[in-house]
Amino acid sequence: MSTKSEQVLAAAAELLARKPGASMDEVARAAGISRATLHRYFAGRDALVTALGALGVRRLDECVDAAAVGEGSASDAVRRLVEQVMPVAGFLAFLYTEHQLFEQDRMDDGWRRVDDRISGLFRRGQQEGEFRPELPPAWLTEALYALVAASDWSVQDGQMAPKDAPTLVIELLLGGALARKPA
Amino acid sequence: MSTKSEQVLAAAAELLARKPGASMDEVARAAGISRATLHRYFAGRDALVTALGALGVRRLDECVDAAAVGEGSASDAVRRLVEQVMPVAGFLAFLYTEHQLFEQDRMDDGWRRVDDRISGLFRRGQQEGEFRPELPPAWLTEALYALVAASDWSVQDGQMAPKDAPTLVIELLLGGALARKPA
DNA sequence: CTCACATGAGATATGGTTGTCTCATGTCTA
DNA sequence: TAGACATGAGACAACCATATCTCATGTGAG
Repeated sequence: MSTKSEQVLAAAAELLARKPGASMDEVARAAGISRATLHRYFAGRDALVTALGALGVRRLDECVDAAAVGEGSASDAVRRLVEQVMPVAGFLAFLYTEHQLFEQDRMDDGWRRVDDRISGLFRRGQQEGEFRPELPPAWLTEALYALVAASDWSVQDGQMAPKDAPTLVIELLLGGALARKPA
Repeated sequence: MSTKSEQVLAAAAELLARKPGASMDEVARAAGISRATLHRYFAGRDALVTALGALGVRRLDECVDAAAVGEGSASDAVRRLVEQVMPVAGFLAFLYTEHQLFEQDRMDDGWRRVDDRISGLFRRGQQEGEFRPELPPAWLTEALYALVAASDWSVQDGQMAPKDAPTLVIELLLGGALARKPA
């Protein structure tokens, strides 16, 4: 019945992506179960958040897999990665801020792994001469997270059309604001 | 004695920039006053946050002033703006996440004003042919906030040298990850 | 000096969330 | 049918932060 707890987790992720401050009760309702049952699955809020973090790592890892970041040009790989990540942007944004709020280093293992994979993509782009070498891969990775989260907030604010979000993130991240010089 | 309440507000901003979840008691201590006195200045946490929001608008507005965004090339103006904004990045990041958490529209007036000023800068850059026209100014403004906040978090994580932060934000925002094609 | 006023420290009450428990109900299987 | 098991609903205490109040202290102005 591990499937059930994953369903609960998914529902929690979906809710918290929209309402980061939701209570355990709200999470339970959103998952279609009672608070008691939720507590049987996850000992407390900490346990829930930790499990959500692990889920986030898994989701993101799947995105990196699906994007096949090792294939083709690095810029195309980044494009594919962002496209893959957008559907989970809200959830990622939740974990992103949660990570800032609590400065502990738990579950660093998983995140470091994903971070390394994405950083590796940017590093490859630099080695192949496609990306600028003066921007650290770790910073580009952070920027990717930040822009994805920001675009999701813009979408939720109604200031950005959902269908435009991937392109706007990609174009800014890869190309920046400056027009390409004709030189 | 409005100066005093501003000092308290500044101290609160400084603390919350580093510790977003700080309690009223911690804020009071950080400001060098007691909880009771803090409560005399600001009726409650909501009032404090609201006042902090107003302070943030003021600070950011001063940054836009100091950057003289109307003068020189738009890209140089963006550079100056980011340089100006970096010292208050932590405070801005706090308000940035706070703004996501509570979805109300209070004090929108002030923010809209600042947003418009910054958006105007990007729009000018587009009209002068320096910036790419396909990225909405509002999105570039959001991205600026997001990248500034992200860089501050990286600095606090010890993953980025404080002195590098402005350059990394500027270079990514303006130039993106892609190397300039020699074509 | 004395009064007015601001402050600090502490006590208290309140609200909201959490963690834990019990009990009744539903469901599935032998 | 009987038993095992999971769940829902609710009660309950505990905790945390907040909000409010009182009282003693200190300081500055008159």
